[in-house]
Amino acid sequence: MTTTIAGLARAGGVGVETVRYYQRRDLMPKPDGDGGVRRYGEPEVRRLRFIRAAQGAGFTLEQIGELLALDSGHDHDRARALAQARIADLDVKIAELQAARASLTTLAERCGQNHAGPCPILTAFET
Amino acid sequence: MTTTIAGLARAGGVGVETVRYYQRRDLMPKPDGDGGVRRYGEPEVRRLRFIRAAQGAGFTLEQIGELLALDSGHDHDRARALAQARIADLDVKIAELQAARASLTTLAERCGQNHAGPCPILTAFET
DNA sequence: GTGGGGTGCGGACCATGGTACGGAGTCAAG
DNA sequence: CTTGACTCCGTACCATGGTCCGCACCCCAC
Repeated sequence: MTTTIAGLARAGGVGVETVRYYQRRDLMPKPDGDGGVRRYGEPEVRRLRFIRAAQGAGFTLEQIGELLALDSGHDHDRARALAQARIADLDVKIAELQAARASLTTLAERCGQNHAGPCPILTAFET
Repeated sequence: MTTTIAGLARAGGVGVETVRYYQRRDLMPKPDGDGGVRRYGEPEVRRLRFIRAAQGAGFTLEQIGELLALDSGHDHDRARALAQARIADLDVKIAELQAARASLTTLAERCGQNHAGPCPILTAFET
């Protein structure tokens, strides 16, 4: 089953304009420029979904471009290095978010009790 | 101990231009406009640190502005609602990042074994 | 009292990741 | 074989969170 850019976009959960943006960024295959309307199939849908998933993993579009270029390539070392660098970043980010969550919980609790007086928002994040 | 904007910026771990940007956004107090050089003290340092911490918690500058407006105010309900909405967002985000981390771990492992052949990067994020 | 570095201020510019728009071409249904 | 929806393409614009620039002014040390 093939489809036009609108169906591809729908399958990937993005807008047509977003697909076209990825094409400009060379993340998705472009129309052939022969004056026709390009049709897309499963490989393109998987590619688009990969882009979204990788974005969710915190890769920038530029890094995703590198990953895609590596795909089907044999540079395992490079691919593993990219993945592990990203994992390290993610561990830092996850720890940050968990610390932030703890601060916010404190804030919410302080606001819950102490129902008179001001909410000490400014101090809620203090170490 | 008071300081000028440069010392304040240093204390907050940001650039002078960033402080000035926050002033424009009404997140930090502005110079009085009387043609003098403003001095800043502990309260401003705490405020600046709060902004950075709240940003780390994923608040936008606009939301932070609302939090700051709430500070010393008595609208506990609003403050708690903001905090809890953010906590819910954080839980989603943390779960996403952990899923992404798992995908990347899979990717790194697949690249580790299977030392011949291509790295199945495109499929690493498949559910 | 005069440098020269820091400050105040407005405005321009940047990167990222889109989103919108206008015009020409395509294509399928009626 | 026309109509109308969709595609292609370039370009412009948007929001966010800064960053840089230039000019005028201030103010502290010499």
